[in-house]
Parts: sequence; C-alpha cells; structure tokens
Amino acid sequence: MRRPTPAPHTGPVSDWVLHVDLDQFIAAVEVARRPELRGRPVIVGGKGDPAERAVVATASYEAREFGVDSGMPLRLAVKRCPDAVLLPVDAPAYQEVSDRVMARLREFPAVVEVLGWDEAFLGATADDPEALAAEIRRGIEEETGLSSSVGIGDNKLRAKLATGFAKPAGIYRLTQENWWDVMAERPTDALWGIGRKTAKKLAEAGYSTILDLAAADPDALAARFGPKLGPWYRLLAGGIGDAEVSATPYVARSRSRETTFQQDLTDPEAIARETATLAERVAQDVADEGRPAARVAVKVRFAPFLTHTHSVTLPAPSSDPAVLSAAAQDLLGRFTFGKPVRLLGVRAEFPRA
DNA sequence: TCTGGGGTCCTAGGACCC
DNA sequence: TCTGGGGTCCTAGGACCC
Repeated sequence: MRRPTPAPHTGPVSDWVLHVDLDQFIAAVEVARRPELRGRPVIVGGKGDPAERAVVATASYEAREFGVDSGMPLRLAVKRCPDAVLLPVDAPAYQEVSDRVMARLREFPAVVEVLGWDEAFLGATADDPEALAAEIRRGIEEETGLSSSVGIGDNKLRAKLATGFAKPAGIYRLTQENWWDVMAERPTDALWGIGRKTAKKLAEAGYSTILDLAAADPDALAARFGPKLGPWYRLLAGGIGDAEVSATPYVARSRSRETTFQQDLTDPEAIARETATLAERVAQDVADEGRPAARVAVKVRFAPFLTHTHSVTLPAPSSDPAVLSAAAQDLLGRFTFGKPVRLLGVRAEFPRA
C-alpha cells in the first residue's frame, strides 16, 4: 500500500478527487454470500479460530458496537463480543469482488487509482461531483450489492479524509472552503499520515490540534521531526497535498513473507527450516515479478515482542532462488538466539529506479 | 496487548570518497 | 591531531497505512 507522499503534483489535475471506500468491506462480502448473517455481529480474522495468534481483519458495524475493531487480537475481540460470528479470512473471495468493483469504477469518465482491496481514488472533471459520487455508489451497489462511501476533495488528502465523514453509505465534500471549519480543532492524528505516536510527540511539542500544527514554524518542525517529515506535517495540517490521480500500474518495491508461529520456536533447526521455506516463497514471488532482487532482509521477532532485522545488498541483483535462500540463511546467522522466536520473515527488495 | 501480514517511506549514524 | 565539508551508500529501526 502506498502512503500519502509529500511530493508536489506535477502532472495534469482534474477538477475533483473522489475517494471511494467500501463499507466494512470484508465483513460485507461475507454477509453478501451468507445472507443469514445480516444484522448480526460478524468478525473476520485469521483462520477464524479465537484461540490462535491473529487479529481482526474487519468487524461488521454490529460488532463494532461492542468495541471490536480492525487490528485487535482475535482473542480480545471474542471476549468483547462473545455472540459474534467468527469467520476466517478468504483473500481470493475479496480479491474477486474487489476486481469487479474496480472494473465498474473504470467505466466512469475518470482516472482510477487503486489503493487496496476496498478503496480507490478517482480523478474526474464534473460540474456536480455529488451527483457523480451518487452514481458511483449506485454502480457499485448494482455490480456487487455492496455499500460504499465517497469523499469528495480538491486533493487526495481531503478526499480521503472526507470519506471518514461520509461513512457509512454517504457522500461528503471537504475542500479548502470548509477545511478549517471541519478540521481546525481536531487532534493531529485525524490527519492521514499522522498516527498515535507522532500525535503524542507533536502534542508534547505544543501542537495538539490541526490548527496548532498548521501555524507551527517549519524549521522548528524540521529540527524536531526530520527535514522531510517536519515540514510535511505542517502541509498536512493545512490540508495541502497531491491532487494528481494516476492509473499507472503499481510496481512493487519489495516482496515479503512472514509467519507468526502459534507456538514460539526454540529449536535452531526448526528456525533454519522455516526461514528456508519463507525464502523459497519469496524467491517464487520474485520470479513472478520478472525482476531480480537487489537486497534481502530477514526479520526475527523474539518473545515477548522484540523485533530485529538484518539485511544485505547482494553482490549483484538476482532472481536465483539459491542465491536468495543462501543470503537469508547467512543473515539468520547474524542474530543472537537467546529468546524464543515468535515470528520469522524474509523480504526481497528490488533495485531503486 | 493477548499485539497478522504485506507493504511504503523516512531518519540517523557510520563508512567511504573527493 | 587540536583533525573541513559535502555527497552517497549501507544498514537498522521506526512510523504509518490497509
């Protein structure tokens, strides 16, 4: 998934950016194929086993009433909502529905930039963007039976944030015109790109609200948060961002595979074996990309939750599974294995363009 | 936290070079 | 050694997003 970037726009810009987001997508797909679940709390996550190490992928609005939300450990979610229907993640099913949604979006007179399974930006020229948004919602409903929300903005940042106010099943417009009325007094983590940790640091530096941050001195922010991030935070607070929507196919910068084990590993041979399996899967992904990898990284998460990585630049970019696997085993040897291993991961990075 | 899996980008220090 | 200034690459870690 691409993050919002501070890069200024350089290409053609449409009148409007629309951000289309499916409501409780994964849960909604499950309900659509099992109508008897409609109206019930539904939680989708992991293999659907409440005892496993897994998190909630999506909870239906009925489940959210109980305080269940994405990213929450399954065990905790089930404790909060014992009557919920718990389902395993079925990625191919969601991909198939997503493909149909995106194909339907491309029938509109707009540039479509896919952001993930359940969201996309549309760049469009329209006299009445609300009418276009309503047509889009209708089109998705016709195609899939699913509910969606549409944010309308004068750039991607504002369109994306507008969707939050549109949900569920609505349309909302956020532009320069109403930015301060709507956003000024909100905490900084209401912005797309500022999370809990940065919001806390910003508050400690005296910037609690979006208006505080927008009025901050860019040099002071740069000194405290870094030469790029600091000034970017101030732009975010002003609602300023990229307005160019691009249909250019996504080119991956890396491919990775990782596994959290249901029981921590301690046996060095088992650790080596699991790493080899992950490396093989990554090598297959790299082969499928048709481009050689330039770097390999291995991630180890020790109990209770301590994550370390080691990485290496290959002597030359390679797609050879033997080379990638050997690099992974080599990197594994750099770790100190004092504690049980909870997770192993292998990543391959492609050369920077 | 009982804390998944797959990604992206930024930061900072050290190495190395001119 | 009392040891400049800059650019670039490599690496580990952090934060964020879906």
